[in-house]
Amino acid sequence: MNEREFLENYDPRAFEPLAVTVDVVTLTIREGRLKVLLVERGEPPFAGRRALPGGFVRDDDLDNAARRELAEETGLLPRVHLEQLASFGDPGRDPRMRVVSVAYLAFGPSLADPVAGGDAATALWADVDAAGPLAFDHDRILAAGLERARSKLEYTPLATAFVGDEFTISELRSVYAAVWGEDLHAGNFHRKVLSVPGFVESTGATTERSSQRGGPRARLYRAGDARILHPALLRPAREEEVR
Amino acid sequence: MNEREFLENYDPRAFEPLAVTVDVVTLTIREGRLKVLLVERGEPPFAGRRALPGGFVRDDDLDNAARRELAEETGLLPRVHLEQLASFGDPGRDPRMRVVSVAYLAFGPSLADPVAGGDAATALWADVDAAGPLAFDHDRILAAGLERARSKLEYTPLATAFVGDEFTISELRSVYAAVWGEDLHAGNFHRKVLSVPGFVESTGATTERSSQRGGPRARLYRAGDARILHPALLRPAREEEVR
DNA sequence: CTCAGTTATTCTCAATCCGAGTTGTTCTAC
DNA sequence: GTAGAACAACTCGGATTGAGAATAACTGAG
Repeated sequence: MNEREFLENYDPRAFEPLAVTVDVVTLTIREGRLKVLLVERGEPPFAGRRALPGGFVRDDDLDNAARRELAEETGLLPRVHLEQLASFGDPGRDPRMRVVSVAYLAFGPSLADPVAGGDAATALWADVDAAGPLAFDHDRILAAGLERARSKLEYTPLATAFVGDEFTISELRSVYAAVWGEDLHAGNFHRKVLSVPGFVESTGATTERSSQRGGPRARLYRAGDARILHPALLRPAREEEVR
Repeated sequence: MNEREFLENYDPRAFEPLAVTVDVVTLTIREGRLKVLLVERGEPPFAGRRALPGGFVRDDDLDNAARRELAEETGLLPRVHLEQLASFGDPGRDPRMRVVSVAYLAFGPSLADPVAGGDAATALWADVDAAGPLAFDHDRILAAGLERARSKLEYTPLATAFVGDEFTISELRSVYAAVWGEDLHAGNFHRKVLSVPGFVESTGATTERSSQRGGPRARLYRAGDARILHPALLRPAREEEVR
């Protein structure tokens, strides 16, 4: 049997049916806190429960499926950075059938309120600390997304995806503070950001008004062309995470 | 319709058939060079072509499916470190049907020659530089696996998965040299490995005979309890990789 | 207007880390 | 024995880092 004959005789329905979904962990910063985009499911299974936006993969590739779900269920899309996170396929994670979910991670600057659509009854930004318990195994997926985001802040310019086109060093620092959950030394952060090649570049301009409670006008920067930060901006290692 | 009624009426065959496979990038070091485990496919599609070992996911979870494929097609298993790499699901990546592949990454110390089985006509260790062109989109998966491995050497004790239970600092250094493709300064590497908490711990013993061409007996170490290396063991940044 | 409070930015200083090279020692091959 | 090789330890100068402080620009209250 040659390749052509093999393909003509191949029966794609020979195996147990199995579905593939994409689920998206979308992170942004609002009110100085890290938020995740959730939907409240309108239909079974887990009707009424919060969940990550997601849905079944149809004809397009995985990246596009993730993009489509984000748009359909929440009305968001512009200027989000999207990357694959991991896949989850334990039998029994979906009561309907065997479902393998390819999770995606998305980041965006503070955006408009999401608009529900598709399967979602409502869509909302939830504090990452108070998100769960979520439907399916989405708590686990969210945890993986958070860890990935925290880690990628260290060695990539990902933080610039959380702010607008032009931003101050302080805004950038508040991204790190929100995602890592700890304050950073303002002076050292400033020195470090400017010393890493390609992280940010100056626009020459400054903010119009200074921030809420006084202080000089801050200089504005935009994202540079670096894809990785070298040397990295390491978060202080917590002893308990090392072992 | 409540949850129970919904599930009773749910038709798992309503969607286009779609398969999930696992493919495994297995890396080891032989003859001082980084090798990847490949099979020569015995059946269409891509009969006769080299490919990553893999196969369809059946009842078990993804991790176990990867473990099973590695065992079935190559006879390998003991003491391999296994972790999920990424998923690949472009339409058309498999001529038979829509297939989403969950790729895994495995590391092991230099092992016996693999034994073919299952779909594989033969199994072999190939130099990572001379592996392709592979079947399906496996070149791309292999590239992703290599980049992940190179990166994880920096901030995890992954290198210890490539050597035996007891090893010398030199053996560990040759792992880094093989995976990164560049030699490291022996003295600095030695200092660094011993200074990172939890990377290695001394056994007190030394090698019986010294290495091939002379030199004193080297002290033996085993893997420590650290899960991440802090400070990390950074490879020298190449300018072209930064932008 | 003045002052206290806040913020952006720069500077200082000591501790640490890192790359590169050197030294002393132990072993094998010849 | 001697040369060559490899392990282990040390040195030294430069770069990076954490912590704190100094300087300057701005806001809002009185």
